[in-house]
Amino acid sequence: MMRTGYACLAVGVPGSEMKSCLQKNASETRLLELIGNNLDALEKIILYNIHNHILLFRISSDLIPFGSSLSYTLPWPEVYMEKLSRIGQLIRSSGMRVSMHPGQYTVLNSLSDPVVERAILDLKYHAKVLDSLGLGPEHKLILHLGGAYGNKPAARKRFLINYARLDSFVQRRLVLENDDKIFHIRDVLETASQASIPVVFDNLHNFVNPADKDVTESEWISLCSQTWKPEDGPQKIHYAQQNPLRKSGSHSETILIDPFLEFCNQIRRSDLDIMLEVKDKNVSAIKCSICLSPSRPEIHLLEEEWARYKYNILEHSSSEYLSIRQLFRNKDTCTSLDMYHFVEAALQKPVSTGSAVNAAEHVWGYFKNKASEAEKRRFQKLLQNYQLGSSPLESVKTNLSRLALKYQEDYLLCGYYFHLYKGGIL
DNA sequence: TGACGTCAAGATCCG
DNA sequence: CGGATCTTGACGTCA
Repeated sequence: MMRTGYACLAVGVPGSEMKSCLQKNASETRLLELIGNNLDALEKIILYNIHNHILLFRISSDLIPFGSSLSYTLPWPEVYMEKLSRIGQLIRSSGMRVSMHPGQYTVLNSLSDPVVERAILDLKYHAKVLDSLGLGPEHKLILHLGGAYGNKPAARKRFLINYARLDSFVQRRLVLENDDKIFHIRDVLETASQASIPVVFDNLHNFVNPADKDVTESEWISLCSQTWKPEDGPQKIHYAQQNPLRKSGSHSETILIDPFLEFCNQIRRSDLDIMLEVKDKNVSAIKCSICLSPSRPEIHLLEEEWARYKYNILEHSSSEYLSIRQLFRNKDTCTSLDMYHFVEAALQKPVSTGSAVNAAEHVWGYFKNKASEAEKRRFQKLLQNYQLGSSPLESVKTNLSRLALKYQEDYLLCGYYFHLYKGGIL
C-alpha cells in the first residue's frame, strides 16, 4: 500500500489552525490554553485525514508553542492526557503514520555547545510528542545533518558524536534527510550507515544538490531502502516539484499530477510512503492519493473534491467547469485523472475579470437572502470597484470569506475558493 | 549585517 | 469600532 501525505497544516479545514504567542506573553496559563487549542486543532486534522483516506501526515512543531524551551517542563502530557490518548487512538486505529520535522534551526552538529544543547532538547521535545500519543518507532522524526563549517568530514563526525549522546527514545525515531545546500544524498547515506539511521530521500533537494547526476532517483531510493529496518516501518521519501516562478529548490504551489504519476511509475514501488512538500498541502495530497489508489476511488470522494474546487474552476474558466460537470453525468466512466486534468488545465489559465465576477456572484448567492443591507451594499461596491480596476479581486474574496465565517457556510469554508493560488499555480 | 523560510501574532493605519 | 495591511518574532548558518 502506497501512502501519500502532507505537512503540518490543512487548507479548508475550519478550526485546524495552530495558535502561538510571542515569547514575552508566554505565561504558563497562556501556554496551556494554546496547547489545548492546538490539540483540538490536531484532532480535527486527523479526522479530516481519515475521512479523505490520507494516511500519512507530518505534525507541526508548533503543536506545543516553545515546546523545546519554555514549555519543556510544563506538565502538558499529564494535563492533556485524555486529548492525547484520543488522538493517538485515532492515528493507530486508522493505520495512519505521522512524523515530525524539526526545522532548519535545529542543528545537532553545531560548533557551538549551547546550540547543540538546544538541538538535543528540541529533539527530546519532538520525541515526547510522539511518545505522548502512544505511537511506535515507525512514527519518525526527520532531521538534516546540519552545517558544514568549512569541513564536511569533521561536521559529519560531529553529528555522529552528538547522535550518540541522544536518549534511545529519540534515537529510535530519528531519520536523516539530504538537504538542498550542503549534505547530498551520498553524504547522508554514508553518515547514516555508520549509526544505522534510516535515510529519507528528497527528490528536489537531490536535484538542486546532487551527489551524482548519473545515479537515477530510482537508484537512490533503492539504496535508501536498505537503511530501513523492520521496526522503522515502510521506507519514506519526500517528493516536491520546483516552483517555476521562484528560485531553485522552492516548492511548487501544487503537485502536477502527470509528472507525479510518471515519478511513481519510474520508481516501480508499491510499498513506499511519499510525503509531499508543497504549498497547497492537503489539496495535493488528496489529488495524488486518489489518483494512486489501485482500485477505483469511491465516487463520493471525487464528488467532494469537485465540490471544493468548483468556484476556483469557475473563476478561471467556464469551459473546464462545464467539462467536469459533463464528466460527472456518467459516473461509471468518470475517472479521477480526467477530472484532475481539467482542474489543472483550468487553474493554469489566467483569471479574467468576467469569470472572476461570475464566480464571486455564485458565491454571493449563499448570502444574498440573509445579508444585511450594509453587507449587500459593501459587496456590490467591492465588486464594482474590482470591475472598474480600482481595487483587487482579493478584497472581494476576503469580504466573501468573512461572510462565510459569519454565516457559517461550511460548504464554502471547506472549499478551496478562499484559500488557494493567490499567485496562480504556475 | 542581512538573507534565508515560515507562519501567525502584534502593531498600525484607515474609514 | 472593525477590518485591512504591514511588521515582527523565533530559530542558526553563511555570504
